[in-house]
Amino acid sequence: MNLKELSEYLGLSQTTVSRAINGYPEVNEKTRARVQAAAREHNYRPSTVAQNLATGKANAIGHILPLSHQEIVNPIFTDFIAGAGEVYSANGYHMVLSVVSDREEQKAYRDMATRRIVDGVIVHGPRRNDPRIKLLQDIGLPFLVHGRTEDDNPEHCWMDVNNFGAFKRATDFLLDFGHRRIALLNGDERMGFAIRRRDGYEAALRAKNVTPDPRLMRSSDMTERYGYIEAREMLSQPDAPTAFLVSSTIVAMGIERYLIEQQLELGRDISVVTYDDQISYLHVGSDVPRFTSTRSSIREAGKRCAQMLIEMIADPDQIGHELWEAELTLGSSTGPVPA
Amino acid sequence: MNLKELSEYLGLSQTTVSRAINGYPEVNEKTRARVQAAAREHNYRPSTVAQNLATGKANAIGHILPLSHQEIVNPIFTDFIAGAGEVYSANGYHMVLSVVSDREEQKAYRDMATRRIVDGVIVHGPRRNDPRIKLLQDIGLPFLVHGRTEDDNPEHCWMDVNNFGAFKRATDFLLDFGHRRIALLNGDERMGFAIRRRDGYEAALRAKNVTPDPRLMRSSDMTERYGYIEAREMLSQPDAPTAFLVSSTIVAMGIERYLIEQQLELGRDISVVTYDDQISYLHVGSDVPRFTSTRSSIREAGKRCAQMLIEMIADPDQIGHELWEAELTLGSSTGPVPA
DNA sequence: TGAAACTATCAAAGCGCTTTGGAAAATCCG
DNA sequence: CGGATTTTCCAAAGCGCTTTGATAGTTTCA
Repeated sequence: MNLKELSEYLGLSQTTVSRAINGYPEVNEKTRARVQAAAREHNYRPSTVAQNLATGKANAIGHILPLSHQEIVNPIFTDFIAGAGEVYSANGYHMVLSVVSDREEQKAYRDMATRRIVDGVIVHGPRRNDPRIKLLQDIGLPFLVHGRTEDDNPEHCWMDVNNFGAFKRATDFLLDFGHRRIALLNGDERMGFAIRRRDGYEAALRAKNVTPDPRLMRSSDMTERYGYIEAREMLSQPDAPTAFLVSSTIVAMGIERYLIEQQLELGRDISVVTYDDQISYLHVGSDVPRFTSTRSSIREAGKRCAQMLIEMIADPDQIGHELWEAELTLGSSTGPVPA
Repeated sequence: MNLKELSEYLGLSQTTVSRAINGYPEVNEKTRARVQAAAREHNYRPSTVAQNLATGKANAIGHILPLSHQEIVNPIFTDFIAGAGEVYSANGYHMVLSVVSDREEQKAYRDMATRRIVDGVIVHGPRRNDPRIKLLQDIGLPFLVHGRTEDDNPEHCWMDVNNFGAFKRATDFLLDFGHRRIALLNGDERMGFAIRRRDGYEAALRAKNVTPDPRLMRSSDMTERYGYIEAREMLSQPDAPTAFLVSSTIVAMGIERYLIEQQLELGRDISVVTYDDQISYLHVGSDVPRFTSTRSSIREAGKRCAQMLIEMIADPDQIGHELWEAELTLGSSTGPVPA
């Protein structure tokens, strides 16, 4: 059943039926009721494709997931998507996801723009000097960046967590406990967020006159194995760290595995503070959190980003910026430096 | 730049330009070359929306992710999506993802169909008596089910892993090592795959005259904590299991954590066989696998499902079925039952 | 050489909506 | 009561493509 058929059935023009359905005022409430009843009865739903063509709006937001052949899919992505997707559904948008090899990423953005299949995109995981931003500005596709590049306060729409502050705070916390040899297992430092985290860590150390030691700093993809291996390596060296500051729960789990194996007690022999994205499937159940962490929900971030982008599309002048603070949550993984 | 402008610029009709671009034979190769050059030069790309309307094809596949408020997002989903997405991109399709609360799931499918925004959908994680299948058949939207319901060989298009066989084989493997008290930490047994896994496990036991013991069988969402807690509980009881058969690597990691904590050695004191979906971010690096497992790549499954559905859309008579065998991979987590 | 068979191109209809610019019909008001 | 408003509805144009049916222009071949 399409508009034409429905309007013929009702003995009305397509105009009136369309307006009745879309809530325009210039239609008699009685007719509107009649139209709506008939629409429901015949299970009529306007073709989005036709609407898109007529209005020039796609009612869709794009996300691009670049992937080199066997690269890992960041689990953060899933939770972010879940949050954003909820908001899209609630606002009549849908999400278009494009998975492309990383060298075709730019092409993917260009495609989304020229083919008009989305009204805007969300840019994930901005890197240093990220070319995507200029590209999107050039082609004039509305976008929101989740995270930031080197620029602390860019012009375009963005939403970020205060990674600098979170890591500074976490480092301070460990310093207050007397720790001086604090290792940093950071994420991939080509990414904006990781750079800021390191800056926060170093700033806290310097403020207490502790010189950052490159031997205690690592940068890598965040996997369980990474945590295990670096813990093993760092802890077998002279002048080993007494605490670890790590970028994700999954890495902290790797450290923990090594500690248990060595019969070292987490929170007494070695302290660990992690950054917790509150990825849903790592946290089911609700006992005392194992790890002390700075945390911020990635799913909530997804929701907020979606909301902001939708608002910006509705009113292009409204380019929002939002910086969220992560909260410090005490777990049992931290304690004073052993005597 | 749109078709009309481009054709005016070239002094050709829209028909000819359209045909030249879409590779129809009834156009002079010389003109075609000229058209293609001009298209490239002006960065012309047909509007998919207009194409969709004209052809009635959406060139998109839908995925629906149902989510109750704080429910976990299955990490498997991410990898599946990544695989499928690759295939879509390669075939000129894009993916439409709809995240909805689980009670709105049916509505979401209906919407996708009536609004014509996708040419087909992939149904994830079918449950016992899953109503989605009938719904999709009724509304006539092409679909492929990843997994199966109770029916072993349904009419519609599906792709599944031989979960029965995989768990039977894994159980046999443990039985051959002399284990008789084998615990099963299964996934949520409302799901088709989990039911089959349990059937495989029980079949293997019965074939060796071992009576399945309900006290050794659990069903739950697959989390690290689940593994840890069940290991702790089962191993502190009299007549404890000597081996665990578990539904996912993340659960096995939980068991391992408990074992290390108790100074029990994995593969000597307690054996563990897991089912490994080869989720990318749990497996970076390439040393000897920690866990003995039956494995099958969820990402490859995503690719294959996408391929099959695309083929079916092109030729609706071709409704494929495919059952993959999981391979048994030896790790260091299994050994003979301790004397 | 002229009819038959291609080739290369085009005009126009159609896909299912929205929206503009009226135009009747109903209502208001001095 | 009659002109000015307001309300309610409609015809038709348009969104940017594809595709059908037709038409010149070229070849082919008996």
